[in-house]
Amino acid sequence: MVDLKEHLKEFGMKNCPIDNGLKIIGKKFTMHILRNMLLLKQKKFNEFLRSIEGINTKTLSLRLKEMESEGLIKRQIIDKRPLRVEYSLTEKGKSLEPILVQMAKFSLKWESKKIFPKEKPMTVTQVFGTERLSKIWD
Amino acid sequence: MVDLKEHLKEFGMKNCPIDNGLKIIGKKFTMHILRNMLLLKQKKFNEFLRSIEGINTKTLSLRLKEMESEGLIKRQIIDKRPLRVEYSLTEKGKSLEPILVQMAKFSLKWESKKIFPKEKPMTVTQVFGTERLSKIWD
DNA sequence: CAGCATCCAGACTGATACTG
DNA sequence: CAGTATCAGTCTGGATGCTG
Repeated sequence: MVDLKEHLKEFGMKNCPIDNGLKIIGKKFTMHILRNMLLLKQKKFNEFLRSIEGINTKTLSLRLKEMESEGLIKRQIIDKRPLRVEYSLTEKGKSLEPILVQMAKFSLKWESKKIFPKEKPMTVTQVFGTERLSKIWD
Repeated sequence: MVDLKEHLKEFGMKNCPIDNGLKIIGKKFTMHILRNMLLLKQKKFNEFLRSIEGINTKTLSLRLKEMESEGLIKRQIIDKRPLRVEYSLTEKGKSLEPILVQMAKFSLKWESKKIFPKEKPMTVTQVFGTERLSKIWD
């Protein structure tokens, strides 16, 4: 039985699983793109562009390439003329959903005032739906 | 039963729980500091400074202040002369542990070659210990 | 629609020095 | 020990315009 402390002592901080995870999803907007794909079922460049506030074409383009080369998403050309492209999640990409869920859970617990500007707070189950959660939280 | 899609349609993307979570923990090194506090039980400025690669005093100082003002950590002066300060997690800060765990889980599943440079992959349970996990993964 | 190119601003880094 | 200060340099992201 080894804990993270021992692991880091043996392999060094460079081989930390959390550090490694952050290298993949820690960049600005990566999680937003993932959220849009996983939870909003978006697939197209301009869908991301419109609904992720603050992002621009340059950064979006860059992130999508990074995510593709990390194996989180696949890029598929649907049509040549006019050009139509769709992005879809790989199994690796889908496996990041629990992180999103935990993040939402955190916000719902501690930041509900910012999330529900007028109405009364809701539970995580209400926001995500029980079916979805039963699959996510195993 | 409302899902995130409906929530965002009603309240707008600015009130997204994931977006909100990312604003709190999405900055560079915030999660590293959290990892060091939660899993390595570190409490002091220079401990963070030495074991988070790439960070410098300026950024560390900034992050600690941000985290304090977000209510994730507490700053306590232990001694005046010489000055000794200890940082500790609040309940809000501790509640971020599941996110770290999910991130580690992801890395262990998909990036084990980077995490275990020589040896054979280990399970999450081996890395974190079963007792710990039984508390984290409810 | 799906981007690329360019130029500019801001965030972070690195080194070093200094304070209570 | 626990930071602050400063200056320089790099890297990331923002704004705008343009292309096939």
